[in-house]
Amino acid sequence: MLPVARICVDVPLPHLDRPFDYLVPTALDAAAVPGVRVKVRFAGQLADGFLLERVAESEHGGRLQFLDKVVSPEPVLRPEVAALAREVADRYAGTMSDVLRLAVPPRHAATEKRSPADSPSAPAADEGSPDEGSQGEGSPDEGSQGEAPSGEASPDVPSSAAAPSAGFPPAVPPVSEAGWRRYPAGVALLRALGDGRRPHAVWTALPGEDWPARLAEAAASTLAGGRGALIVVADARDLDRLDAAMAEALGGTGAHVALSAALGPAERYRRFLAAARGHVKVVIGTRAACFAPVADLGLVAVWDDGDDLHAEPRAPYPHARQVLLARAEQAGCGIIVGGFARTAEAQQLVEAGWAIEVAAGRDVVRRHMPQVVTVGEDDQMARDPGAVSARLPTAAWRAARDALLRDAPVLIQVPRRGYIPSVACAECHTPARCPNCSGPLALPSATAPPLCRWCGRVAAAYACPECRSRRLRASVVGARRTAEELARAFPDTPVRTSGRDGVLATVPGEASIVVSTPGAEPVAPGGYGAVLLLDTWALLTRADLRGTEEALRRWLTAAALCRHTGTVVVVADASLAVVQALVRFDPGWLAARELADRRELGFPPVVRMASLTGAPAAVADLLAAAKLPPGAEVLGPVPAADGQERMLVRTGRSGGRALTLALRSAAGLRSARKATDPVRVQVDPLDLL
DNA sequence: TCAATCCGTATC
DNA sequence: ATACGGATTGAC
Repeated sequence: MLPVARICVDVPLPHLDRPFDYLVPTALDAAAVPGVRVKVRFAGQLADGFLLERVAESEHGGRLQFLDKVVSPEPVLRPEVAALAREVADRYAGTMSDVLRLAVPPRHAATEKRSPADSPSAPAADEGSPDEGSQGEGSPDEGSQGEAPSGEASPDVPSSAAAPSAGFPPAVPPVSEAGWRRYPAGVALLRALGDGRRPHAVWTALPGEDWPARLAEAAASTLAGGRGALIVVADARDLDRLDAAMAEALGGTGAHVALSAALGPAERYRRFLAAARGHVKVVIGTRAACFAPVADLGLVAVWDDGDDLHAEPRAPYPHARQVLLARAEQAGCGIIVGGFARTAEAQQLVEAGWAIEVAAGRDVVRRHMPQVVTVGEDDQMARDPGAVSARLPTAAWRAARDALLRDAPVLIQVPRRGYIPSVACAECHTPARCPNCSGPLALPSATAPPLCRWCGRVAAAYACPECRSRRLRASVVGARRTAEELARAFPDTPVRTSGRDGVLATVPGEASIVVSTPGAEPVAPGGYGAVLLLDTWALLTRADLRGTEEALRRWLTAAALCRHTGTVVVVADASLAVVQALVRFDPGWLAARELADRRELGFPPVVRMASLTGAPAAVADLLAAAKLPPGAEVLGPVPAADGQERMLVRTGRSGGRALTLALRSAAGLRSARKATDPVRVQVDPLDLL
């Protein structure tokens, strides 16, 4: 074979983030194929690496070392995944080695031996569903930028011209299309997948939609057309549901595997190998599965892309949606970005013309949605004779009572405690933003003037842009007690809770009260008779750019579990756009507004932002070394935890790639001259906004 | 004159 | 990072 092997060496230094060439000794010639793990001598030391490719000759002027050893004959890093890792590293100002650590699970030699590569007898099925997901609180976000089909390849809104043509293929539809008929573009989407085309879809699921079944059908259709599929969800509970639906749609076990971080090393590697060896063509999993070795991809999909858990908390902090967008672009395959809600990033894909909207018409939505009623937060508290509670609005109490009388379960969503205190107008509740840079304001103490969390300026003269009021209030969660009181109001009804300590997957379909924190809502067979959304003020005043988007996402996720004959009660000001979006079940409308707002304020995904955190001197040093693209705007510093500080760099979307490359080479310069105090670089993070 | 040490540089 | 080389310094 070709005498030179190009190796991605596992070294943490940014300036060494490129392939190095080695000679292949005769003894290793057969085993040294692209994708295998190797050991090489690097700067005198033995280092791990991946073999990227074999080439005829090296560009390197000096003498080449020999490959030390092929660790395992198993090609665990396909060329297309290597290319994806390279792309993700560039997008997030990180190194390929960092990304590969996320992408390829650690080798488990015993597992590799137990099921030799040449005997595909090993059952590829996943017995036992992926278990408890103990992924921590997701914190960083991601962002994107967008551009209609353009020359420059930007993974945020990939630049290819695509789009499913709604043709009528000769092929007989191999899988049930019934579930997708409610969406005008749904059937065309399935057929495009079956026909080997590359549809780009932003899918807004109908209330009550059995989304795992729909995604399983999309995968089945892709598989029937001879291509593989990859579906990523946010947490273990969603993965369990999808796993069951896949088993049904693909005819039992054996056709797919589920990958999650919660699996042990042996099982995780076993399932990974099943995919790498091509024993299965369909992979489902949580965020790390974005890099799963699925050959001949026809479809990638992400469900509920607004969930924070899709953001990887380890460097370089990639977001599953962005990784899959890049992957779809590189593989030339279809993609579905789905959810009950819609993120600004997904909206951007639609508005750029890169993706088509797969959403039901308004009349169909109305037919399938529960009634949604709003109650002002200070409104009529229940004075009904039967109501023990003095804090529960009458309408909420009535909706719950009616559902229970019909022997249906009632879901009560209450926010979890622990939101960052943020500041809003005391009169009209408009979130307070910095007059200088539009960052969120904070109140350092009860008496101090508001301070911008981005640029650090004191906004002493702040007045609300909506109502001119100068009074501010920090949001306070009054939470949970409301739910307890409600439970007391219905003494004979069983009460269950689902949340941080103890997440319920399902509850029985009979009369009961289920108190849940957002994201932990159990599914009830037949749906809930009523869903109460309480203490919404806490959600709406998060010190977070995505505050309203996140609030709607959480409400819709809960409301989607309500039967269409039931009632959803939201305790919030009906004049707020986010509340209107819930009342109409119209996340696309809110996402469009949200995206327009961000465009105006200069937030991701319309611009690219990088956050640099570290010791003040180190951050300044990195910034000084970075050749920022023209027009880049530097904000800060603002104090961060542990005496560190944080600077933000904002640039237009066309400067995004230049920004990340500049930061990476600046980090390279620093590491080359032994500047050891670390600076954390995050691109489009969610947490600070 | 030689060795111990300090920088600077490259790592296939 | 870590290893090497060439210059620098200090002591015999």
